[in-house]
Amino acid sequence: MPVSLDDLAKRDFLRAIVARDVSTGRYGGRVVTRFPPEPNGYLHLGHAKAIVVDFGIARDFGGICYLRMDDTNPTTESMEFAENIAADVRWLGFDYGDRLTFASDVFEAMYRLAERLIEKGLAYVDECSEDEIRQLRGTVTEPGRPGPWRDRPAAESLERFRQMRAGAFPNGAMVLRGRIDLSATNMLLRDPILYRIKHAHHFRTGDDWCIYPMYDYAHCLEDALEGVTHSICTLEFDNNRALYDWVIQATEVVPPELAPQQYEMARLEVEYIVTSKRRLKQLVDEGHVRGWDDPRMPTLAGLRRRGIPPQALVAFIERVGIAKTNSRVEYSLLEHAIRDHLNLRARRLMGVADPLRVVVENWGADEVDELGPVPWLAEDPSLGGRSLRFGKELFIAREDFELSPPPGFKRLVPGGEVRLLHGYAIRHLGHELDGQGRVRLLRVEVDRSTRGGDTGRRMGSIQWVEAQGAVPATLRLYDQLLLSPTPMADPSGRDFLDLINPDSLVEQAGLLEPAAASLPVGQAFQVMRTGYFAADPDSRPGALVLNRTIPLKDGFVRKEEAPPVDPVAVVGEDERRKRKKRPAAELRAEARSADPRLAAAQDELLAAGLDPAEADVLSGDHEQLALLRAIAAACGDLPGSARFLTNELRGRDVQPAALMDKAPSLGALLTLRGAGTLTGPGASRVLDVLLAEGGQPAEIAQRLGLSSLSDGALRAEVQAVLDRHPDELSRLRQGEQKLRGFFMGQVMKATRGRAEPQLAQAVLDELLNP
RNA sequence: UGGGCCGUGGUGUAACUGGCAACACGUUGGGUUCUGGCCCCAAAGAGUCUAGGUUCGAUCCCUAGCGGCCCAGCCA
Repeated sequence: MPVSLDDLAKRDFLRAIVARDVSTGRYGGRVVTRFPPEPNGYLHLGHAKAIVVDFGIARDFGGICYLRMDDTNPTTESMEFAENIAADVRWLGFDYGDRLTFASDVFEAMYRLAERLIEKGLAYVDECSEDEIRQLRGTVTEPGRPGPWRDRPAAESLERFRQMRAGAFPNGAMVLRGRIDLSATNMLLRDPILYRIKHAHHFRTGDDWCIYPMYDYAHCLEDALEGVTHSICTLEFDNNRALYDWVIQATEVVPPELAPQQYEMARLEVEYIVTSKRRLKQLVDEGHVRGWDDPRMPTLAGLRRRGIPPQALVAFIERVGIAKTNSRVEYSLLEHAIRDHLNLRARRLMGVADPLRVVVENWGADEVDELGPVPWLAEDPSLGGRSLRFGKELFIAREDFELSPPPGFKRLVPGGEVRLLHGYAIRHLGHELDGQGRVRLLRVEVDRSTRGGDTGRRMGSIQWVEAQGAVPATLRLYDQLLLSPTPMADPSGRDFLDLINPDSLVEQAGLLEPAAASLPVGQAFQVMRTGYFAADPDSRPGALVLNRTIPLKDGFVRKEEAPPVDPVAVVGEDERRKRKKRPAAELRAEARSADPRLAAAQDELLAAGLDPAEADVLSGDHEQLALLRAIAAACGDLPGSARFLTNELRGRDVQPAALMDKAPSLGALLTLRGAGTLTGPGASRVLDVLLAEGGQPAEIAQRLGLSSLSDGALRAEVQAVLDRHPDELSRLRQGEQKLRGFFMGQVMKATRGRAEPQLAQAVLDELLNP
């Protein structure tokens, strides 16, 4: 059964918007999104969120999503990048079908629209230098100034633009600019550059073009031309939205009702992870990692090589959610998603890192025991199993034997006993040390009655491999590449390169059970009690290389364990200059000092006994003041009107000027309320209707049936509410006082504005405490 | 010294039209166990950035303040 629009709308604010548009028939009910990477690098975890959101929303609403390469800057882009990106998207599990497109597909259309813009006088060719343009643009606090080319004739601009396209000028000689507003507070609207000259070879269009569109001009047109309806990007593009809308409207590329709409969401940031193309490139170029697909890299290629299943990434992203708050997710949530996915499906096998030789004293030198079959995954027998080989010489993990065990240690200790998983219980008889005092060999005896690991009593369990059939493997154990949860802004002030973990990759020799050699490649598996692993492409026959995707959670807490992270000194507190917004209060004060009539009004309101805050707000401009006077005139209650205006009307997002003709009705409403004819909530309902449709308050009240409830009727309603919620009632009687509000709410809802709150409260109290 | 966006447990996201501040991760304790994993049970942890206001009732509406992020590329 498909999920309803309502359910979809509850998932996040973007789906709420799309659901609303679908249900109101906007765009004819179509939903078209796009994931628009620039093919100049590798996709990373941050992109994964965009993919999940863009493709996910299209899928949920039965729409489509384009994979569109935003290839508007030929100097940095390549087909190789584009192909890798497409492969990464597919790997994540999203099917773009035949909807792989390129911005360069529509270069011609964009060019023609630019000519139209020039003809309409909305764009011009500016021959200022880059520096001059910067100078003339002004700053965030000073407006820009027009340059000498801004008002040149359209025909001249058009001719120049055509010459630009024809290759008549060198790079940087001139640009095409939109003519918008040089004094706009939004810097992007100060005559943005639309086209620049770039004599460069483009990986798709070759040398067809020597002018290329800028992002702000190109992106919205690509969207519009593809029929995109909802164009989702990250928060920092918020300022660009005005320009996005301007270009679409100015070029008339599509009729207004088909204009795509841009929405912004927070980008995904995760502790210990940097997602910045520049920084990642730096890590690769300077040799801090072994390449873009190094398993320590947050690139999709790296995560894939590490063995992280794409479904886990998707689950992680869905768990994080979508909002507009800049945030940083804990690394543990990512880890949880990975373990959660792998736990249900990864085959278990046995292997030991840093092997320690074990000789079974009471076992024949040539005696071999085939154990099993042991299921690959106890929870899923359909996966089948394999047999294990037991012999005189074994290996266990060095960490599973302790000469001086910490309290609570459940593995092998001198004289102690432990279970070899699916094998036998063994007892420590003795051990040999090497020159450095390190254990080099263990002597044990088996308890033959415990074959198959069935010991009949509880004891610690460890994994093991039999020496003859053991498969050697190189284990690559990974840890955080960067040591700070906020590598780009570490409190210590250190640069992220100084935060690189020297132990982010540790290689260990390991031994695996024989069946490991025949495991399908690319198969994620768990080495029991150790972690999840996946074979690395570096593997050769007979020389297995395994990446540890993630260790298992370790519930064992050693008592002597100290906090591992050194507390980094907090230095260099940013001497941050504080920028204050121009307060609205200041503007009102200014208005009053410039206009004596407003000042007089404020005095008048104060004299009438208004709250000073209200008097201030209401005397800031004439429109509001006029409305106040009109309402007060209609009902004869100035303070009441003031309160009503500040608290009811301002909350409903209406313009004072638009309300002037309704002032008499509003006054009448206040009168009804004052006389007790209408209850507070009833008045509120009338107000809603009044604002939406107009009309006379008394008539509306009558139509809505808002006559006040009689005492008896109210009592009956309250009793009915109590009867309807026996569970809550008993909880309340047991002392959950907050349920008073719940019952009050139910009563108010049931009476739909016909009950006076104080009265209802009194009745409720009475019935609750007889 | 302009404009825009955003402030809810340690973290991330919810909370219908103003009506029991919820879910997940994490943490702690316990249980179970042939993986110190998984699973099960329980607990602690925010009164919603602050201060006022409206209201029977405010995370939600109003006012003021505080804090964070983005914008002055011929990058996207």
